[in-house]
Amino acid sequence: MHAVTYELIKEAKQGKARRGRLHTPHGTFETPMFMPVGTQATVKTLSPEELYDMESQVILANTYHLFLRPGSGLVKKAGGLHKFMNYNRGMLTDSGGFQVFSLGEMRKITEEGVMFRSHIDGSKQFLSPEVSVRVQEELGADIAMAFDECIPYPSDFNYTKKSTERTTRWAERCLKAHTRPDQALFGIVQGGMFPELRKMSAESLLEMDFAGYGIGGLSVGEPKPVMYDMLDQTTDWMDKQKARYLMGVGTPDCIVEGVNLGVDMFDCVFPTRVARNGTAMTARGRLVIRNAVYAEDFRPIDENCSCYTCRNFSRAYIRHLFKAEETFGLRLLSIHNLHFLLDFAKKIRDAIEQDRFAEFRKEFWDNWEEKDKRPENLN
RNA sequence: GUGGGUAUGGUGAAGCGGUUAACACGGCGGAUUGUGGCUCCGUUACGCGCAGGUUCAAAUCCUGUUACCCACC
Repeated sequence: MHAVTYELIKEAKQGKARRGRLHTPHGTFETPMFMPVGTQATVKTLSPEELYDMESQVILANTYHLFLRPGSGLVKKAGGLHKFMNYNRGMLTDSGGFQVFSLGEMRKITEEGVMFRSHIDGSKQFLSPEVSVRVQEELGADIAMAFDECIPYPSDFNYTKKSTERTTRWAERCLKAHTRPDQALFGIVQGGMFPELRKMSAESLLEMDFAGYGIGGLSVGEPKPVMYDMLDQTTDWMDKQKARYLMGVGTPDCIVEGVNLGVDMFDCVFPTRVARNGTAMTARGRLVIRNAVYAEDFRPIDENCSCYTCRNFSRAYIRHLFKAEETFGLRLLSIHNLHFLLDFAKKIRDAIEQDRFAEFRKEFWDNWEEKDKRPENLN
């Protein structure tokens, strides 16, 4: 029995959307879900209480960053990540694989693992399936992710195949190294933009009996239709009784389409990152709060939003905070954006429950301003 | 009052006779998808205090004028 299990509650009549529950050592959570990102053991600018208020469920932390600073040994001494950062709901740690490949200037990939230089002090570091699992066990999140290579886009077939096969071997080693009974381990499907490699990756990982599965290597620069196609090809080969987590994806349009293709979990830095750059998310699209048109706009970001920010502050005020570089602005927009996405996921869950997800999806695209991203199969 | 100096966009300033007046900040847009509050991209002076003059050519040279700064009475 895995420490984290997925309970399938309901499937949509058309499309592959599904309503489920994730049972974890820190509670049961509703899917489809959006998971706020708290890379360095904090969702930037927000307190745990503020996250609870917006009904945040599972949040992410990052192995690469915490491994380099403050070190997993210290977190272990503190009593684990939950205690260390005082967040008592679900938690997931990324394996560090992605960062090694995206942040690492000099890195050397071998069968054994990856040698790389720390972005903090330039020191030489080594991460492998065994090291990543050990670090993640010390961090102690409910869900740990297998150490994988996120293949850049574009990559040719031969490299993708070689890398995907290695990621599969690394997955096996992660499973073998994993010992903590109160923590689940998720495998990660790779395969780049090649359907047959996606299938190969999914099938071989399926045999290993992970608690759930991440879908990696998507949203790395490929066109949206390609991503949706790959996602479609990937979920077809996955176990219906286990959670599917589309890694690093989390704009509203991608979430709707991801859910429609059978995804249960999403995470993304997008809402919190763009918040810090002055962009608010709405059901229509982005609202760049620092634009001059909002200088004297005393309405809230969204009239219909119930978040703390929208209940109390105007666009003009938030714009002023950004212009004056006051940190409260970062917080207000982070609160709004996270609230928006968590609420968005809730609306999706309700729609699936009430058998109207197809309608929800259609309505979403009718309101969405980026019409060019509209999928073709939306009758 | 006398002598000297400086006047270039929102700001700090380059340019010292000859391509479309550098560069930085700011402003205005945009990007941002397993997080560096980072970063990246585009745009932003039909004009060089004002008025004349010299020259094929003037922000650059000359004259006058105005403002400010420094020194001395």
